[in-house]
Amino acid sequence: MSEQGGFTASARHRDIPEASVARLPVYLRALSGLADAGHVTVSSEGLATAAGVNSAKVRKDLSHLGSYGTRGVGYEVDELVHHISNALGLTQRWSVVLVGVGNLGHALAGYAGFASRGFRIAGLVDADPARVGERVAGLTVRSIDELAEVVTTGGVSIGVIATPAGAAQVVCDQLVAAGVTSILNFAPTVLQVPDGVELRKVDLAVELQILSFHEHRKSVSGAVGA
Amino acid sequence: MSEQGGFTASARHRDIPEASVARLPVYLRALSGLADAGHVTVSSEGLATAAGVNSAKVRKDLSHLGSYGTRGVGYEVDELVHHISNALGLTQRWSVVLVGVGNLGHALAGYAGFASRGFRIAGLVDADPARVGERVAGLTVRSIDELAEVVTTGGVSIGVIATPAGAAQVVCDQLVAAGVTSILNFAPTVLQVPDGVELRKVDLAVELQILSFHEHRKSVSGAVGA
DNA sequence: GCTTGTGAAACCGTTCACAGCG
DNA sequence: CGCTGTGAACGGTTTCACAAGC
Repeated sequence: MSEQGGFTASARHRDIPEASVARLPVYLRALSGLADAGHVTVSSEGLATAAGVNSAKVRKDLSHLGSYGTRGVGYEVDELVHHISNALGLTQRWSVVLVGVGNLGHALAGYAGFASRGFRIAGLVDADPARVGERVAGLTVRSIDELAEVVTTGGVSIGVIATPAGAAQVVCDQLVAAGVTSILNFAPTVLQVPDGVELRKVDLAVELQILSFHEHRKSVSGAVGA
Repeated sequence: MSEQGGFTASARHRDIPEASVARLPVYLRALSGLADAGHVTVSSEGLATAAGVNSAKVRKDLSHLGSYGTRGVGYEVDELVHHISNALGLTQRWSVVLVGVGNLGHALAGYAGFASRGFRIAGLVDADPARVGERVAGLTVRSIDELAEVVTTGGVSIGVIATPAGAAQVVCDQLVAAGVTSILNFAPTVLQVPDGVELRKVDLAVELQILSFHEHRKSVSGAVGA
């Protein structure tokens, strides 16, 4: 396939800036809403409003996927959904293992958007022997000792950690050792991963503390002036 | 005191860049760990490692709070915790109302870090009459109709939305109308808020789709070269 | 000598504004 | 004429590199 041949379309993926990538899922959701409301096409302005951003951002973001708009008209909703899904790799079904089936783990396992967006829960595992065997969201909880097996036989590439903080790093290491290359961490702790493993985190306490900062700032400046 | 006296310390708050603010809670957590491990002082390098960032970032971030380090030595752990807590407004106890007591709401209500970090759940409310009256995490679930009262009498400034997507915007509007000025949204939908209301969101589907992008990218480029 | 605190440089992301095109 | 796609300007963030100071 010569030096640059054979991946005209795929090659684009490499150049989408991280900030744009983070917004594409939001556009996807906004587009679902627009499609349900019967819209066939949408302008950057319309999509921007639905997604809670501004239209320049939408156009810049979409330009990274290619030129799929029509000047004077806008974007075709269905087509755009297709191109964004492509860019995000949502045309294939990714398998996920969820570690930690406590309160939060239960909630995550039961989350409908999991399956509806093309993610398959390949397994639920927990370190607590009392929980092993329990049925959650149609699956049987397995022992943490079987983690590697679940990952291998389930073709798992994404791990979700919903354990207590103290167990998270060990679990993380086990996931990486088993071959998982993307991890979503809900445990309130900082995790270390080797290069090449994508790590994202969701942290209630951090979010609340950021909001606290803004409340505090308002109350300080509000007490004086404007 | 003197020319601009009265808020020598507090005035700093206004100038902390958003990116720094988002990292301060992470430093706080890392510092707890270091304190538990018996460290009295820590260098920017040590804190950086514990927090998963680099040391230049730590120094820049901390410099926004003031000059609390000792050259040649580092920062005193306790003192730093104190200054960061101050900057984040964690010296006062913020009251939170949690709307939506489904699977996720249960998990959030039960989250220990809620209380331990100085946040008080002033009330749990739900729209489902079947859930009203239920005891969750030591609190009685109240009707959504009582939201405004909970906010007012509880001195609530932060609202957490854990409802289904369809209900989130209505709940959000009610929170804002009741006087809440910071909102943390767990519902998988884009919310609109007026200026002056701080909105943050946590979205499992978005996080998974971002990870999907990176997995996809790896599998595409991995198939060809390096 | 070792580490902070910080200007300066490099980088990235956002916004502007308009040429290009349906 | 309206809206996309995009260079160019701008602002914020990260990184560099070193002078200042314990």
